[in-house]
Amino acid sequence: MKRRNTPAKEAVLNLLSSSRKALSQDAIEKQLNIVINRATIYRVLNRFCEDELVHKIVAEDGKQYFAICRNCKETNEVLHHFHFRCLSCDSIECLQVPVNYSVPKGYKVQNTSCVLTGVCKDCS
Amino acid sequence: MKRRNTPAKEAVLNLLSSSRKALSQDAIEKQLNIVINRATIYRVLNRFCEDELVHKIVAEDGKQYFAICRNCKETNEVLHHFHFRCLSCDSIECLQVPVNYSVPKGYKVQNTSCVLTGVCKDCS
DNA sequence: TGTATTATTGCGACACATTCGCATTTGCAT
DNA sequence: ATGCAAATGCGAATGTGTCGCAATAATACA
Repeated sequence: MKRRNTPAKEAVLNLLSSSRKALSQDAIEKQLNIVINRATIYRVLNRFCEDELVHKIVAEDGKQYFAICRNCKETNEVLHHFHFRCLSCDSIECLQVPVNYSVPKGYKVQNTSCVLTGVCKDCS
Repeated sequence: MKRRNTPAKEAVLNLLSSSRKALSQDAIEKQLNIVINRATIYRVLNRFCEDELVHKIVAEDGKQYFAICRNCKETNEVLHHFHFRCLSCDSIECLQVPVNYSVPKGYKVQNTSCVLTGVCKDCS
């Protein structure tokens, strides 16, 4: 299953790279200047997630948001960082704030999903 | 809008009270020994959330899970606690582990949604 | 106890995000 | 230039959660 370069992949990756925020499929489709099918966008995004170019955040609204991985690979701490969801501008961004926790004996943590909700810097 | 006592409310609340884990509407419907309509279960749960008897957790699968509030009212810290989602037994439980974070200047946090994913005590 | 009020329920339909199957297109190695 | 497999578009399907509306039932009060 070798990956191929396509206009769709390039467009989505460029958009995510230039965005400071995590975007939903919906938002991506609207912001793209070329037309890409909805299902294709999801497939492209999911492939990016597999390749660890992008990570997925599921917010309290149950929707998936996608953000480019910036420091994810280098520092494992930043892979587990807080996300911030702004109720005012309805966006999600990655905070450079690591998630610290200690779990009771017997629990094995493989992943974290931490979203803080409130009003972001731009909106307050 | 005064609340009334009904068999549906009682059954759902009893089930959640006796469960150590957070349950989805689906799971609740299956575990109940009386038949309650899907929409009614959601309405009952949402009313419990309004009344702060129950809190809602949205997991990485985008689904809503509901757990009885045990210490939520007493200690505000425990209102913002970690949740643990077990991939093996597909359950969610509340950990007595507070969420600690510091956000950059300008951000106002109103709520937290933190789910750790992995393998729980019972399954490891 | 009987009655009126209105919260609650069941049902069907709807809204929405995400995925899937399948035929078609297209990138890439040869 | 050609063939293979990855990627796409389309439509349909899935699954979760909500809504409108008519019917039911819990509570207050005469």
